[in-house]
Amino acid sequence: MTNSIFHDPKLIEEINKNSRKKTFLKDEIVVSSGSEIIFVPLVISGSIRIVRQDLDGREVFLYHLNSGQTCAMSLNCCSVKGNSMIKAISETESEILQLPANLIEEWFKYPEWRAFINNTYATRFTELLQVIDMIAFNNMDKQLLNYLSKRAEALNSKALLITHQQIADELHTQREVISRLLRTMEQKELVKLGRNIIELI
Amino acid sequence: MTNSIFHDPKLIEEINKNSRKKTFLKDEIVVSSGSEIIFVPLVISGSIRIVRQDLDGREVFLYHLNSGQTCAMSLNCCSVKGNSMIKAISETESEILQLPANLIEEWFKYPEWRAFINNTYATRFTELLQVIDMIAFNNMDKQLLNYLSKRAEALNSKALLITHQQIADELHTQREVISRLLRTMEQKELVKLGRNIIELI
DNA sequence: TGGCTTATGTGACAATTGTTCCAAACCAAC
DNA sequence: GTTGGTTTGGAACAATTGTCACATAAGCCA
Repeated sequence: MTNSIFHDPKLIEEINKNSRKKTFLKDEIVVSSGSEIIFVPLVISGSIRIVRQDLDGREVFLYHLNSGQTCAMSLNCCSVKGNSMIKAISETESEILQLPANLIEEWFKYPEWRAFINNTYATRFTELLQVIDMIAFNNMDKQLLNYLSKRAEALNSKALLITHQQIADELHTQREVISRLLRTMEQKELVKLGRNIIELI
Repeated sequence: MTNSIFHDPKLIEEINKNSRKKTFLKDEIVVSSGSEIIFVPLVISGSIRIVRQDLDGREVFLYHLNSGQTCAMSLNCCSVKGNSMIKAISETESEILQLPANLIEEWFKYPEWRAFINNTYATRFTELLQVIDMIAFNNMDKQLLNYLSKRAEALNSKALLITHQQIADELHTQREVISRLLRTMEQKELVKLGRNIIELI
């Protein structure tokens, strides 16, 4: 499994020896905001949704972590010895390799690991900038469409089982606003609505 | 100069040998958005303002780079071999060490350099999250106050020589909005206004 | 001084989003 | 079927921000 991500046999052995695999169900919380980081999650299969959550519980959707990717926030927390600044939810049933936080730095002796971490930071940095673009430059309708598309992509399905309230929470707005916009989108035939379901067209 | 940031004599020597120091005047552009990254800036003295700028020229203020710090975006661009996604402006007169982009990876053999880069990513990641919090959770009045405070801090002066239009650009809003909010802030005795000047109280 | 440019003030109105409240529809358990 | 909880629809209004048009003021320079 890890040998599809890494190739150095020593690194692979170290990872396999020191980490354990865990399966998360759909919608299960992988990391909750504010919790202490004791492991860094490496996604083997499935998809993890990453959401910023502040101390008051206000949320903003950030991005998804897919197979072969790891969480830059967790790495971040490891070096600052801090707590998680984000919430991670299993979007689909997912297999995750839990890497012990204290070994992350040690493994820097492997060039492949360094490159991987570096690449993780670079990718997520770009994603965060795109989030900033999205919320700074676009109205809620575009943000909503982006959110639905990203989640549909992660699920690999155009049908989202979700309530308007859940969307409103993760986009940090009101349920009525989401309902209004979805109605308009339905009139434009961008989506088909049902109770607990939104189908992208 | 670099030996206040780094301690490994070999690393210091390599940096000094391969980089060159350049002085930027106040308000001079250090890196313009979209330009090819050929060096990574390391701030020796002064302060650099980092602003996101998209293809349409729309801007969002991100944060400042102070003495001893480097630009995570540039590092990012080096590994992705891409162009700059941000604009960097000298907030005060600043001395900058220009590190050749191609050596960044090579220097990873020095643990101190790895730690520095890692720490850079961690710090900027946190800053970007704070930017997201700021624009997602706060109205323009709080954003404006935050912007003025940050710039005053970087300048080490409570008097900002700046027009309403410039603020509006970097906060991605309209001049009239900034004028309105500043007037209200003046009534609340948070600022004192003049032509081309805003004094924080 | 007078004329020009730039910066700011002001009002009116539109668009978007936030907020409140209640009705209607749907679903599940009894 | 009835009851009760959850989800969604819809109206009305407030608050914030966007947009336009134009007035006023301040500084620069011939």
